[in-house]
Amino acid sequence: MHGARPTIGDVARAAGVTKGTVSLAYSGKRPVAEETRRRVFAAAESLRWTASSSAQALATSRTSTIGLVIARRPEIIATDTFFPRFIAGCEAVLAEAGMGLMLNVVTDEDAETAAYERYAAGRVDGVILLDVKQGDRRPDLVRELGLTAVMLTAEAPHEDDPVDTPVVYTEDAAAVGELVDLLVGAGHTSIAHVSGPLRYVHAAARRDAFVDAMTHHGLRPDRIVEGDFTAASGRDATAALVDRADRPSAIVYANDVMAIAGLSYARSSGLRVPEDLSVTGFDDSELSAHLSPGLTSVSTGADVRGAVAARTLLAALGGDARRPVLVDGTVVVRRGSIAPPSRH
Amino acid sequence: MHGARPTIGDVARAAGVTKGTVSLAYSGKRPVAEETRRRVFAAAESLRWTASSSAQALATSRTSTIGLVIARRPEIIATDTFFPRFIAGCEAVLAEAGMGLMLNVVTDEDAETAAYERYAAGRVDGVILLDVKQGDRRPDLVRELGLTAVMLTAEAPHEDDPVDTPVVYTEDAAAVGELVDLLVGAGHTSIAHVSGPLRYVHAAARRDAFVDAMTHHGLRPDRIVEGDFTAASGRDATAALVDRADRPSAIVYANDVMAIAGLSYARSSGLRVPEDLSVTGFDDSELSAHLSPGLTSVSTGADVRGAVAARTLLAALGGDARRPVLVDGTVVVRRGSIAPPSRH
DNA sequence: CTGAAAGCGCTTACAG
DNA sequence: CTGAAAGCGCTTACAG
Repeated sequence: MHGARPTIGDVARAAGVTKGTVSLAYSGKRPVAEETRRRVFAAAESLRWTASSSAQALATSRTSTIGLVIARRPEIIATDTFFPRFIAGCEAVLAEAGMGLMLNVVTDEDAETAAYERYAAGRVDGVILLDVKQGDRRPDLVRELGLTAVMLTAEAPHEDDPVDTPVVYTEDAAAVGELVDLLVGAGHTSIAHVSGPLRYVHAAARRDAFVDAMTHHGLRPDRIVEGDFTAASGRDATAALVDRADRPSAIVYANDVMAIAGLSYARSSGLRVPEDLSVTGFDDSELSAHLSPGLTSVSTGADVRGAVAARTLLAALGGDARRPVLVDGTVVVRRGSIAPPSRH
Repeated sequence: MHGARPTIGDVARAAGVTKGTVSLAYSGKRPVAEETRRRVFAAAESLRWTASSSAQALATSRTSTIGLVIARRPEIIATDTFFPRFIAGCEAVLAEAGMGLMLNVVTDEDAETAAYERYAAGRVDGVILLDVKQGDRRPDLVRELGLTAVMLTAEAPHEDDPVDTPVVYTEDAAAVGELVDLLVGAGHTSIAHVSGPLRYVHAAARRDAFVDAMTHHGLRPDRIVEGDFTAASGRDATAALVDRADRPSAIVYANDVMAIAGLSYARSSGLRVPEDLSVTGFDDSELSAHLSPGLTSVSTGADVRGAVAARTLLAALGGDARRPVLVDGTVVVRRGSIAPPSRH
């Protein structure tokens, strides 16, 4: 059973046709007589043949796989529920299209570049760019390497951005605005923000949205602490914000994990949540929905974004370059972590 | 810059040698004169050549990539911090060996089988089998397909298991025993267990270990609720256990997420943690370390397991079939979620 | 130590 | 609609 896998030649011989005909019967790129088609399929099935993907890749210079490199520290990847959900979403559309997903987790920039270079050596047809940074050089890099790419961002591309790589985006700003509205509506005036690493455009976009929303309400958006999406940073940022006389009455966190850690810290230092401190998260992890009280958060459809990104990339590979596509699943999920501020 | 990637022929021509020599210079499989070696490298560098992996794959019938299929519902993948940490660990050793990782996320068994079949069509050289189930058919399947495999389990293989696929295992039983010891030592006698899905051998192993440890202490291990690793199931199981007169004074959860959700539920229903209810988790997520109080859990070195699994698979691919290898990083991490039981 | 050539398993013009 | 053959870009015996 091992060893000698059947080749297209074996199938051709068994079916009494040439290799070309077998190929055509499977690809459908040219008509094949119904009768011989049947013979070919029967032969292939009885030999349990499936085309060798390396041979196909060499002949077509298409690998039928796309690449994804994640450049974050393992703790963060483990902590952030975005990645697995995003990947699951990709997979759903890739599997359907018979494509594979090659994944690379890297920790420094050299390794990142190396990963893309390996990709370009005929390992993948295209890539999805996540965690876009200010002045990100990856769009240029992948273009130079001849890889088609799509990138995921958290705001609509600016008119003047000369983005020649397709963009899939969410509008996080609106959701952050809604969160602030909710808080202000409940009576809060002293609201802080714990952001993600501001070198990421999505983290900066959420921070900017926070500033805008506060300003819009005539409030001072001057309490912003930069976190890094880990629980540790959420706790530390919360401590910095809350262990002082003029503590805020509400905190808007840039992700759920930081919010949960912060909430836990606040409680342990004697504050009631939400009575003394209201909190909101971002990205709506499963845990947040099953805490008591639940964490008000914003669901950004990580899986949907994965699916759309994959679909957009497939289209781009097919030569169909699209205008930026908006993923419209961003919605605020209200749970019990907001209350009117207590006097203190 | 696009289009015509240089081939080994271009390099050979530029260096004034044959393609065979270029190949040999890079692979080192046969000696090449220092002088011509230099010429070859110089030519390759100036042409920015790297070997096409599909051509290499076809010529050697080695793809230099390994496959991993994860067969869980997306919510669970997103919730469980094991997978990303495991993958990061794999990556570290794969990258070093110039290998790639192909990932598939599937939701039903047909898709799972299909994924392995695609793998076998020359997409990967070997696979890592996770989440082994009782009577798991994947070892047979992959063997039939001619894929080398290694599988990850949570207990030493039995003598009589005719395992011809290499095994990498942890000894979760000892850690569970330690947890129970800790609880019993603190004075608990009424201890419950919220398990993972018992069709998984790792979940069953933890459950069995719980039963054994309780029995060892002369306690009745009769309160076991089966969860599914999600926060939702952790909360529901906790409710079932705690909303009654004879509630346990401590709960041993099979993972951290269930423990955190359970803890939160218990608190919201008026119990103090740990004073009224002690809890322990499993797998030591980053969040658990930064909660207040922290969650006592067991670190099982997901990343180390990933690294060891990858290394073992590479060895197996090299023809080096090993005896089962124990990953010895399982250690109980004591934090503040255990206290002596309060009278009630 | 190096060259010339066959072969890996497909796809795709080119004829008919 | 189908056959015969070249080609994709490597590696690896086989000679020398």
